[in-house]
Amino acid sequence: MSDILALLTARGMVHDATPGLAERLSRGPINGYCGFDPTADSLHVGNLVPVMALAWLQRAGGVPVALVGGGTGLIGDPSGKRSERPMLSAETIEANAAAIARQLGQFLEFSGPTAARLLNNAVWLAGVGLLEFLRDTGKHFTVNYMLQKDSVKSRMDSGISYTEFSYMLIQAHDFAHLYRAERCELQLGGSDQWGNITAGIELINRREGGSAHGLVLPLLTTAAGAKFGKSEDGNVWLDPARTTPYRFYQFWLNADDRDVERLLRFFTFQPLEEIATLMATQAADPGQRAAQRRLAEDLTSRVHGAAATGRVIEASRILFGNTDLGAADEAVLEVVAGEVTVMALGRADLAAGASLIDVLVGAGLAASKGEARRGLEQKAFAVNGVKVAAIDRRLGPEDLLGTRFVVLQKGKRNFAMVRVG
RNA sequence: GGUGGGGUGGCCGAGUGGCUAAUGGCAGCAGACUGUAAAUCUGCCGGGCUCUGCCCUACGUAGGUUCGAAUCCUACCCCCACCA
Repeated sequence: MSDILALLTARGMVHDATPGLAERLSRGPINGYCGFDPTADSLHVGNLVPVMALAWLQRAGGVPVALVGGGTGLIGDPSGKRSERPMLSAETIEANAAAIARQLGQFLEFSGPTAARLLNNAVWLAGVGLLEFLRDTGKHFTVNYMLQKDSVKSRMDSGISYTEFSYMLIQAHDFAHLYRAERCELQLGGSDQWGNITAGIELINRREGGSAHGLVLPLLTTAAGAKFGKSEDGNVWLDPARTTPYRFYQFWLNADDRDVERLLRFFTFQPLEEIATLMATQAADPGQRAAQRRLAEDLTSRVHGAAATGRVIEASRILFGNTDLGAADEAVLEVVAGEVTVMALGRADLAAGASLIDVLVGAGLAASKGEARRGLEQKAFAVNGVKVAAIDRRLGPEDLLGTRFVVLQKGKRNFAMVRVG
């Protein structure tokens, strides 16, 4: 079995690692941890890189520890942030941590000999007294050392509070704690975590007399130069209440050709040879987007399950295939309705003639009436697949497909439905 | 505490009394082309309406001067630099 460093390197997932790591891995699997910020009640696809790294670590024979920052979330990590962060209440963080834990279970194995561990640093941080902390942890760092860190340096002009300045010490304290309590010798993180990770290694070295290692993952950006993981509606979340399975699937399906191979290596467990084969198919006929389909299906089924994925693929096929919506039967429309935003409309309201502008806003395809109006002027909207030319278009019973649905579309790939009754 | 600089739309950043819902860039949306891709070109991009126009809201906060203020005055809040 290859070691974690070799595995991740082969997949292009290593941005940097501490020098001693390779040597340490030659002596056997390693336990490692990665911290997750509890600032939201769900992970988003950007968080998936370290999650996958932990999953690989487990496959390489180590125990993965997912650390939810219930304690550190109260402080706020300055890394990669240009301004001071709002502080969250303890209750919010606790609820968020619980939600994130459930999602991690889709990627990590929580049973068996290398069962994943899920810990919340609030458990041990809450009990640490200020004097104790300053004496046992603070004593091992000079301010000079701390000021050298990019996370601090980059904030010297815009300002950084003492609270955030202290953050790296808390994270170092966490690492030292896990080193002792869980025999965690490795910390994984995004490349912006390098400073915090090395501070932890430093502390373990000085206080525990031990040796620990760090590995940081690259920051993902798209070929188009944008931050990875954003869609038109902001972050792409794992929580179906925030990002529907349909949108989740569509996000991956719409991946840029130039990014898709990298995304397969990062976000799926597919062997590199299979990815190479897939990419050859892709190159032969890019229009089929075999690679994107595979990527989208793989991720969607892991996160939302096989049943949901099947429905989403079916809905996508109906909406983007050459299916004549007018000929589609009610059962098919029901499938689509399960995946896109549906606006309920009374039958009497429809009979009276509903303003399309109001319906578009109600169905979420336009943020405001003005936006709906402008979109109509630009021929951006379609009803049942037919572009709307009239700005004052109204919906009536004659627009129904079957007995109760109207399909609304903005642009090529944004769909919503009206359900009557 | 002192001195100086600064707080403008999702972000960056112009604008120093009317021509400013506010130049420009980024991000976003749409149209054309295509493959539900990229690149490119074009249009849109605070909200509402009875929409070639009208009405709200907006330039840190609260007042004031003025026919008229993002632009001037006062107080307050916040940020930065240097000094103490």
